[in-house]
Amino acid sequence: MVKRLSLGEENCPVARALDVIGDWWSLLIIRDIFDGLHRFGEIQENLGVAKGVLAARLRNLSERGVLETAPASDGTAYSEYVLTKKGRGLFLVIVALRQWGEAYLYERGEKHSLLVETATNRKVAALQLMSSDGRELTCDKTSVQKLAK
Amino acid sequence: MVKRLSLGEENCPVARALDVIGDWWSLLIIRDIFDGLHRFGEIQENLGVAKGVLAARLRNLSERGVLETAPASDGTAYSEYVLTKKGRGLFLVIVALRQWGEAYLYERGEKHSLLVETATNRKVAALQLMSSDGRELTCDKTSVQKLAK
DNA sequence: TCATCCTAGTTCTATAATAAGACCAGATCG
DNA sequence: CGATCTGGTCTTATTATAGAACTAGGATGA
Repeated sequence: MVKRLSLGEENCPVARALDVIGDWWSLLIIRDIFDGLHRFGEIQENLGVAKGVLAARLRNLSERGVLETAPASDGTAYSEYVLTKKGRGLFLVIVALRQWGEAYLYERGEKHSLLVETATNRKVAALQLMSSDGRELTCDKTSVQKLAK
Repeated sequence: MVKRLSLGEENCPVARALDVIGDWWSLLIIRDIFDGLHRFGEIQENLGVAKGVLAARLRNLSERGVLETAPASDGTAYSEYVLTKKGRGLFLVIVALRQWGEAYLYERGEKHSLLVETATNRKVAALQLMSSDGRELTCDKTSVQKLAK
């Protein structure tokens, strides 16, 4: 590939975000950690990803501060991967992807997993974009202003 | 790579979504179209992506119903790329990525573009996850239920 | 304690994807 | 009608990935 282009210097936050987690596996790894998988082997088995690729991804995500290693919670000498605050900030990205997938990528009647509020076991609401004063916005009511702040 | 693994059959909506738009360029292309770039040349120049890669991505996104070609709005015989309803559904994914990028990937004082409500020119509000009855939820109050409905 | 299994990787090789640029046909412009 | 623009395709060098084999150190159990 002659070295994949880097987007880390862009002044578009979307490009920078994708520079960190926009590759083929990172968001799935992060989803798995949100879902309670913390050990290398658990994630590797769940995703079916090559171990070398998983090791490289985990290393990259650690270096970039999305996740970190911690001593295993089961008392053994192994370590496990947990999300940092920055990593937990990706929750809404994953929720948005999930809701888009649910809406457009399943046939009627086809089963899929569901994100629920743990306490009530009820499905969460659809994400909505709001204006600064609380009105609902659609994509055609917004625009991107270059180089602000 | 011995053929990249496909995630299209997964029953996790996040995985299916990433199967469609989880590669290195698709979301940036879609962002560009949201930002008003509709012609091949505009997108190619803005992203700096190889033309062959862009052509392949546009073809793939068309086949999957995320975007489609339409006659050029400037009257010439060329065509342009526009988002379908399914494609416009990705707006919140891009907003979520943008807000994460803004929050975690810029130094204090570093400039970046801004998403505003066009009519008022005011910054949009941060996305929030809500329960079915309108309470704010954080990631630790939710869980994924396998194989529902 | 020692043999064995498990865990979390690293290393290796083939094949696929990408970047970069040359090339090209048809549309457009002057 | 000649020059240039548009929207690609094709080619090549290089990188990334999948898949499998290998390994070192920890855990397990007899």
